[in-house]
Amino acid sequence: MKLDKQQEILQFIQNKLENEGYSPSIREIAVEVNLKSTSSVQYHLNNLIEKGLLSKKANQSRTLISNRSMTSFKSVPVVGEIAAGAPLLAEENKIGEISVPQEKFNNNLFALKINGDSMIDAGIYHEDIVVIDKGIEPKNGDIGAFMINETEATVKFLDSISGKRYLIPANKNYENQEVNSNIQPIGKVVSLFRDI
Amino acid sequence: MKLDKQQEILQFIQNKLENEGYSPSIREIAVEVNLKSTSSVQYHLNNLIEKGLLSKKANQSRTLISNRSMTSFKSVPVVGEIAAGAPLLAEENKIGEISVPQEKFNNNLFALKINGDSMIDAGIYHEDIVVIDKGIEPKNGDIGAFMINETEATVKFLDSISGKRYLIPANKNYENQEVNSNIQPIGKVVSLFRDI
DNA sequence: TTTTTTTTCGAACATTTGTTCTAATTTATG
DNA sequence: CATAAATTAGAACAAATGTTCGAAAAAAAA
Repeated sequence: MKLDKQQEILQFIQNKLENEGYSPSIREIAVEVNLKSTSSVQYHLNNLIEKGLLSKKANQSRTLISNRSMTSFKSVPVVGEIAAGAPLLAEENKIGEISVPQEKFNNNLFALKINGDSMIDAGIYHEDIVVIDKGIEPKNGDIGAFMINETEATVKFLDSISGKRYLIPANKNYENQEVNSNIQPIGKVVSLFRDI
Repeated sequence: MKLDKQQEILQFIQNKLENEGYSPSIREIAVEVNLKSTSSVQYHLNNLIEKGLLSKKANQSRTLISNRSMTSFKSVPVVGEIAAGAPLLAEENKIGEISVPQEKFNNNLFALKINGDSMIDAGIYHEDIVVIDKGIEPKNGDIGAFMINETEATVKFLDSISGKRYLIPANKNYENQEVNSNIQPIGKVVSLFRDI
């Protein structure tokens, strides 16, 4: 069965973007999909653009962008042990990066590598990586990240018990910790990643 | 403090790639970093390429690729409910995609959305997404994905008990299930995603 | 300062590449 | 079949772009 020409072109562009990292030229497309004329390719490109499946800059080479997929992931830094004195997101604390879908991405995101099993009953394990949104202050019932004494980051439930606020681990072997001035909220935990 | 010229160029290329989705031209770089000659830019580009920080195709426009970051994530399909009769990875079963670091990527990867709480004691929750490597057959003690009666995919521990092999849930409310011809291994669970 | 190295400039050149227009060809439609 | 619409081709053009070479300028080293 002959594939639709536009589909074929779109597919080729997406593959090229994903595999090579840059857009094909019009003539490269022509060769790939067996069209002898660049204007035939233009014809289809214009259709694809009108359909909103593609975009490009006028008079600029290799600027085709498939509106689907592609740049749909952005990376956020992962921090581990907090180096004494260094700000949480300092380069020296950075141990890697993970990616999040672009729809969910914002500039307040970063990730933290979990150390210990104090949240194991919430399904958060040692060496899991949690993504934290600094733009969302954790509310009662939320899992949040908190800075303790400006030297240690921890992930806990936040909740009120008889009028006082506590950091609450999800593990009976650990104790609640009352929120005081040494404890600063960093943000809300929004997702989790684990290698098994 | 004046930023190193090469650093500045590399930074600009990475930004352009990340934000626009395509590489800048030599002349665009020249304007950005205040160099009057394209050959000055070439000079730095060659240095960056020798250092292995950049690559490009000869005689092709806008084919600069920053070897770090950027294309360092690839996406794998996520499947949810298995449509009756349809192969596991059929388009109709696909409910999305997630990204994995390129180093860990291979063509045997796909992801499965967890339905139910049968693995909750292993920290795998309802609606978590697990990444499965079809190229790795689950061994005793591993968490694997299995196809049951060719219509349902399930994630369980695999282990032997007194000579027989069982699919073992991580939840006391569920029963072990002896492996028979209706149960086919799909692959090993290698990582996990969760939205919180 | 003198010498060497690094960096920048300028200009010219060869290709690559996008664009446009008209006509031929194929495919769908009545 | 006749007509209209969609698709393809061809060619020519203009602009964007990478490349190269020699020399000037700036920075670093001696």
